[in-house]
Amino acid sequence: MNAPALLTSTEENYLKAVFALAQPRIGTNALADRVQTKASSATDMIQRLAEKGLVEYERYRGVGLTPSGRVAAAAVIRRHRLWEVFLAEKLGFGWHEVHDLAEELEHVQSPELIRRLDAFLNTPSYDPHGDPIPRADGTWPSEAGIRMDHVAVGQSFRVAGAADRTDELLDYLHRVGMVPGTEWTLSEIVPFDGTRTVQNRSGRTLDLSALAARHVLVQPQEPQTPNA
Amino acid sequence: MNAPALLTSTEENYLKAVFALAQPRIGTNALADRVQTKASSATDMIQRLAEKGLVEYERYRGVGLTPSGRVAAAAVIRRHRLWEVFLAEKLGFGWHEVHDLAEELEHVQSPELIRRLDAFLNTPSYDPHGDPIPRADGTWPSEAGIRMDHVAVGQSFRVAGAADRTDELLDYLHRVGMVPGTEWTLSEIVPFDGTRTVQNRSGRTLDLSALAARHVLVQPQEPQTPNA
DNA sequence: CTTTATTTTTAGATTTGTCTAAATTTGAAT
DNA sequence: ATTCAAATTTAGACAAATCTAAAAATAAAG
Repeated sequence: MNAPALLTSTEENYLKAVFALAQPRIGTNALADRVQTKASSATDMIQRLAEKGLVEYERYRGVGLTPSGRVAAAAVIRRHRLWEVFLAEKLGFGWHEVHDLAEELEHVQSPELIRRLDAFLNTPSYDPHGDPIPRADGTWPSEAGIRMDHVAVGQSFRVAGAADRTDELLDYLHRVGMVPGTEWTLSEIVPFDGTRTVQNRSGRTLDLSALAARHVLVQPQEPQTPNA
Repeated sequence: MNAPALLTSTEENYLKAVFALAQPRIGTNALADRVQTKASSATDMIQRLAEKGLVEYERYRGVGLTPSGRVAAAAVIRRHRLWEVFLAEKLGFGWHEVHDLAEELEHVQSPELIRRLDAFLNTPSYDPHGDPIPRADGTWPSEAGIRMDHVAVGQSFRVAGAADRTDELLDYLHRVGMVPGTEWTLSEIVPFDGTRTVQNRSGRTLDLSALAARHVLVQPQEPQTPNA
């Protein structure tokens, strides 16, 4: 559990890029593209990160993350996505505007800041784009659920959970009966405001605002009878 | 109105230091001390800033801000102090913990971010330390008022204003009659929770929480009869 | 008005991260 | 197997910000 030496912003950006692209390895050119630099610069940085034990690297063969590199990348992504939630939910930025700002804020180094920001935001599991936010211990929320506002009309789904644990949201979902395990079919998306109309098997109909739909995580079901 | 070229974090830190220490000029050693570096480094930086027209500099004679340097410094200080308010009021950091974090956050470059942060915080005029926050146009709130929680027992004062414009605060102050222009004498500070007991000339007594006292700006009056 | 001490500046080197241009390795095609 | 193109790495240089050590200017003391 040796505290990982502090990384520079640039090192963190390269780590994020390797994390995003390596399956399980990524070439120097593709990496350089991602971080907006030249292949020669990427080579230099890869070698630095390899010396620190964060990536495994074989000359001319590409680069991938080591276990400790994966932990470090998750920490950066956690910071990035928590700031995105803050920018969108508290400051009212649109979901398309938050990425670049979070890119800068994510490099502020303070575990306590992130701990408190997380609590202030009610420990969200997903960012405004619906991407999962790594937990403080480095584990990831299951990606099994997709946001309900990504479900297409006609599609059936089972409720998997909520994207955060605001009391207001959980109370509301409980009151209308949209709780984990229940199954629904999306019958309409109101064009004007994105309101979702859903029905359960016994015919009960329910309207859910676009805002609420964004915070409900669901698992899509087979369109027709699964086993017939 | 040429948009001032973007400054590096380091340049901004030097500017802040010159602003804080120059009256009207500051020596190289003192400046180097303030930004935790050596005199030779400070000399280099001073020359860069002089070329950009932000400081006026004469070799061996010290350095001071130009008008445009003062504007740039105010912008940095504005960002710094707004983040301090955020950290203290929204994330619950103690007033002594916020400075170092704000030191990092202040360098995130985005006028829109600061605009929205300012609105989110209800356009505060003073930071958690009671220092004035420069306005978006670069002007400064009057420093005439001090925070009421800095007034000593027995001292009389006239209410000058509120440190921010939250509706809740203004409503409350209006309801209890603690409005700008009224005069009071502080008769007690409850040791347990810092509650202030104040009285006006007609003998009316009022208790004000430490939190509220921190948001009221006052001008101390002469202890006894001003002209007798 | 010298001498000395302090302050400030210059000179040259270092680190991080970048670049261009040249050299090397890989792998694909004939 | 050889050739050729693409990908990758090295070599050398540069800008920002810093340092140490040496030189220069100022200020203070006798």
